[in-house]
Amino acid sequence: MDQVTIFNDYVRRKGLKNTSQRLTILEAFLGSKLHFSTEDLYFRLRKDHPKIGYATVHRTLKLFAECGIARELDFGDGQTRFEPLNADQHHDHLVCTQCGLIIEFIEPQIEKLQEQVAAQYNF
Amino acid sequence: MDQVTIFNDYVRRKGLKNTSQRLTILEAFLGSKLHFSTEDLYFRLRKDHPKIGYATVHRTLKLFAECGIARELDFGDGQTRFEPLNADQHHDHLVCTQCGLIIEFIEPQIEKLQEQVAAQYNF
DNA sequence: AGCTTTCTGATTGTCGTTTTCAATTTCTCC
DNA sequence: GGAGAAATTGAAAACGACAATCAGAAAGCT
Repeated sequence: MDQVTIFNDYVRRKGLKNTSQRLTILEAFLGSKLHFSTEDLYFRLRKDHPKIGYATVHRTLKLFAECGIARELDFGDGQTRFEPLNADQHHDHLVCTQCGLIIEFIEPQIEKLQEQVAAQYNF
Repeated sequence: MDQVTIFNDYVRRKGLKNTSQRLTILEAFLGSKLHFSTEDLYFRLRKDHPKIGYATVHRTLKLFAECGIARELDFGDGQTRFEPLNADQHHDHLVCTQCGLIIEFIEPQIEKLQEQVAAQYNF
């Protein structure tokens, strides 16, 4: 099931409405590089869709996170970032505290250890 | 070398000044439980030292982090927390996303893996 | 189409953090 | 012991990201 379908289902199930803005934002979102902030996406959208407001972008990204097609990321730089969430593998992030560079990596062992520790404390 | 000495050395080296407020805050800081916010410490100090301002507590905690006797923690709840940093073992945190409960744990394997991955990317 | 509900976008509010600035304190050097 | 330069303080204001508000617009059911 692709992300558009997931979103549409969610919208229907919750009694929300399908607006052109949401569609526009969804498209831009799916075509995004990873780790963008609300502001990033807002400014990118402004080029072709100058009428879409910041608040709408913000609310829509929250909506994406709610329905499971986006993940909210907090790298501690005071900005919440988002990334499209595919059903495929989970990955972690490595954030350079000097320059802010962000690297993705996949480390199943860390995954496993996290789960072990969590289980140990009944999380 | 204890934390007081580290702090004094840092102050001297940077040409900063030793004020009574900083000493007071340092004492309260060292006697602290883990994971407190600026606000927490500020209100605790207010009982015995009502003259010390929030800004001073904030600046002093930043100073502690700078000189290495404190660590800044970001659990993603919109508040920066601090903890005294001993020279002893490193530990990680497990934050319950439901209730906010924070658990500390030590997991040398995660440590090791983090370092491996970091090395791989020249961090 | 009509009507109810949700959505939009500009603006305002909120909250933790950071900066400002005049007054005060510290520290060095006579 | 001061005098003077430099750092510090504390109250208040500024800041920035996020969230809420609200009147007008749009969506979608019947």
